Amino acid sequence: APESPMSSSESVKSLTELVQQPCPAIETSKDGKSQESSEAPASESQSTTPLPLSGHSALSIQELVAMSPELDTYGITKRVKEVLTDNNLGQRLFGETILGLTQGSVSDLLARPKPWHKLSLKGREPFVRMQLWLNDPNNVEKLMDMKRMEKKAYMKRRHSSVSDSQSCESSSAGIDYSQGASPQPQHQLKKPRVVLAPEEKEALKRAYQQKPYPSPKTIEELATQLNLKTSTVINWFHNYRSRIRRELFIEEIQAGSQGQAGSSDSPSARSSRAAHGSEGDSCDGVDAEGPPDAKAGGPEADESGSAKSQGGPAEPASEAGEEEEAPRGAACSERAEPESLEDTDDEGRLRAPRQGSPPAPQRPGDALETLPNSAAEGDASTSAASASVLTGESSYKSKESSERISSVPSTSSTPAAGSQKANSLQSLFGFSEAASSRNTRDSSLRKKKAANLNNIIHRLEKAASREEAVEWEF
DNA sequence: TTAAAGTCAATAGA
DNA sequence: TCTATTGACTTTAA
Repeated sequence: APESPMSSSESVKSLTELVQQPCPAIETSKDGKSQESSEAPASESQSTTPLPLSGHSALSIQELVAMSPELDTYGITKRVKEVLTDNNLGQRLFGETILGLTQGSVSDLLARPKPWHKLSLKGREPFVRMQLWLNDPNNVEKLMDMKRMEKKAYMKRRHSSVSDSQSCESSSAGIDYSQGASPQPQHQLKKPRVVLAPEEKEALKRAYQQKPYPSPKTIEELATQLNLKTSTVINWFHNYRSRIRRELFIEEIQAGSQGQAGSSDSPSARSSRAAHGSEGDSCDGVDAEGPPDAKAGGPEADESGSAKSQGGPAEPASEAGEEEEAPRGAACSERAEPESLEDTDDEGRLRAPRQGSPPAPQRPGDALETLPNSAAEGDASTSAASASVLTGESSYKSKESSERISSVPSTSSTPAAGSQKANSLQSLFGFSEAASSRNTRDSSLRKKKAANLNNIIHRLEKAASREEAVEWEF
């Protein structure tokens, strides 16, 4: 551990200690999301004190993050999962006390960690916290203590019914969970969560395969046909894109590690695989670098030709009209039902929005877009464009995400720039770099892709390096 | 403005 | 009760 003298190491040291404390506060945030926002902007200077810890000099976690050397996110999450599992510690507890995140976020993070170089400063924070936590020899004990305290508090509360909660909270942990009984003004303020029916998801996925970045018009049509709010469709695309992207990261990692040593392990492996079942192919549609016309070499299957655009309707040049592909000669226009759809959907639904379908909870805003259109005009433009979108089965499989490419470099290459600091920090983070060496191997996989996407690779690499530079500039 | 990144929080499942 | 999933929202970046 002792290697780089440097003054920085000292400050770092103190920081480590800080982190080792069960940092109380993180949790209190529940009511004041402000907390986060306050730290975020901080950017550089020592400004904020993210963690209310005991008033200290110390650097903020952001600073630590900024100085942190490249971390093996996959390895870190793997270890964290092991520790938590082995000690029977839950994600909620861990997330709230150590990371300052909710259970769902922790679950997601642990299951699908993104490679370090793809993370923003903010996104790296949890990993730095995890690493620091892993380095803390008493980490488990501390969490256990928290757990005990929580339990105690809970019991107490239960017995004392109305007791003034605050007293307990303030004590150490600051975690308030259990206050479920809180009075919350809740009335009807909350809008019910939208739950998309399986058929709706299928339709959206198909649409995604046709066009990962649908035009507003297409979105509008989809929304109309599925009887969803436009915003829901938009959100769905945003979420789906980013989630697909993450799946790819995982695959990439897995592929790499596997090829390399057969260290199958990976718990997440199954998960990603599983996910694939349904959307596997859909992934192809991703393309990192998105917005920019994703011209990626050939993927996209050219939207030029084919376009059996139905005769009609318009569909300005924009895009809606041309997607589909081609395979089957059948004019897929609706019904055709390419293979995949077989049972899943009933096209009928599309045309006639499921009104009373069970699953969907009443969405408040329905009123607005439900155009009665379906028939006449609906048919014309709408169905034309979206019909194909909804029914079609895309086929461009070659599409590759460039992400993987960029993810590869993860290995070494620590920017020369902050290297000094980085060095001194290595001890702090206890580097687990061994792991990082793996990835380089997905060669075969990469090769194929590289062949098709050379240009993209270049662009991405460039971008990647640029990114790092910026970060380290700090 | 748009897309991406990061999260929250509801809820489905085990 | 715990974890996984996912629609929505917020922040950040281009």
